[in-house]
Amino acid sequence: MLLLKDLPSTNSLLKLVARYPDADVNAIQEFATILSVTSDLSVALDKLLNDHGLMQGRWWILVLLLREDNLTSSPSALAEKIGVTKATMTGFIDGLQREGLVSRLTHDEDGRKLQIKLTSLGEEKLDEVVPDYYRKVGALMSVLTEAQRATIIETMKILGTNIDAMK
Amino acid sequence: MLLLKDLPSTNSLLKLVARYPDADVNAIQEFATILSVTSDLSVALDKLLNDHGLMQGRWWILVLLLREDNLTSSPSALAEKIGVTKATMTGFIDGLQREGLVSRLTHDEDGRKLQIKLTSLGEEKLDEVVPDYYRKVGALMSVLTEAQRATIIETMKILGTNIDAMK
DNA sequence: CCCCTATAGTTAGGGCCCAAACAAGATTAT
DNA sequence: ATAATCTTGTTTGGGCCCTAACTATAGGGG
Repeated sequence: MLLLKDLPSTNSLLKLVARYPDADVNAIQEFATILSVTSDLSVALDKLLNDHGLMQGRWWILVLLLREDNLTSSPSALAEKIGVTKATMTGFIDGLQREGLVSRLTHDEDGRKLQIKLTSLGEEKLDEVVPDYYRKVGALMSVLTEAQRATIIETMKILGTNIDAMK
Repeated sequence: MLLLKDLPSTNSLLKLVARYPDADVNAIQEFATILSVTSDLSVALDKLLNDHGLMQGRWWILVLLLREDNLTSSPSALAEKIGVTKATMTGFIDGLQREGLVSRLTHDEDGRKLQIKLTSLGEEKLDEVVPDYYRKVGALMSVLTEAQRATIIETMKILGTNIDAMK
């Protein structure tokens, strides 16, 4: 996603307001703060996964496959759930297959479809990474009180349902 | 950043807990929600910028340059502030220069350094995009009350200062 | 049966982003 | 003054992610 380590100071924002008078300085600063913090969260997650030789795209595929009854799903379904295009999913599966974490199986009834199956090596990888992931996410969130956690989720969901306001 | 349109249902999380008993299900679900919503925010910002032929990396460079007194900064300083590597910055500047929005000037005293300067075309581009950006970010944030805005920022900052908990 | 359309997956080409290796100029130590 | 070191910026090669165009299979209507 993005970045911006150096959040705009109020002073430099005032300069921008002088140039663009209609700006809601607080809103901009708040928006930038949210993006900046979550960018850092995403980077921290990347590091965690990287320690296990994974990256976010590949990670979510493994987790989704583990949820399936027979550890199997289709590229299209995975792409839909993760929110990437089918083309991107092809690349992810290429990488996972290269490392032996998933396998491509043909579909018996529909010649167009593939079945992506978590291999036993993939299961082992999850058994290695998931506890670490759970422990660290738990540690992160534990710095917030129950009330703070409930409130931030509620507020984020409100923001999420109003993203159309940016269109 | 990442994705995950299809947030883990509590049911499928229970299956994970059966496999990994120590997991804090709430923490995981909350973490995923935060990442998911901000991913959507980032996508919305991408769209906004894309309407003006920009992308996030290039956008922040222009904004940072506008803040400078003489509309000038160095690649290293820009990379530092935005939070990308110098190599990435080289690519960004290549693109912006190709489009005539910034120019590379040599540094008088230090032969290693460059001065990246916002061109008049770059200023015109900002005058076109910034008001739109401000208006839409303002519209997004306006769906929250003052109290909600204050609280989410405070909570985000707490999370941000405790990212080391994930290490 | 054949054509038309829809769906599943891949390929090609581009921008984003990084780490590692590099070139050139500046600084410091001896 | 010269060698070692640091800093600045670029290049190279890789994974991520998209859109557009493509291939192959499936399904429906004539």
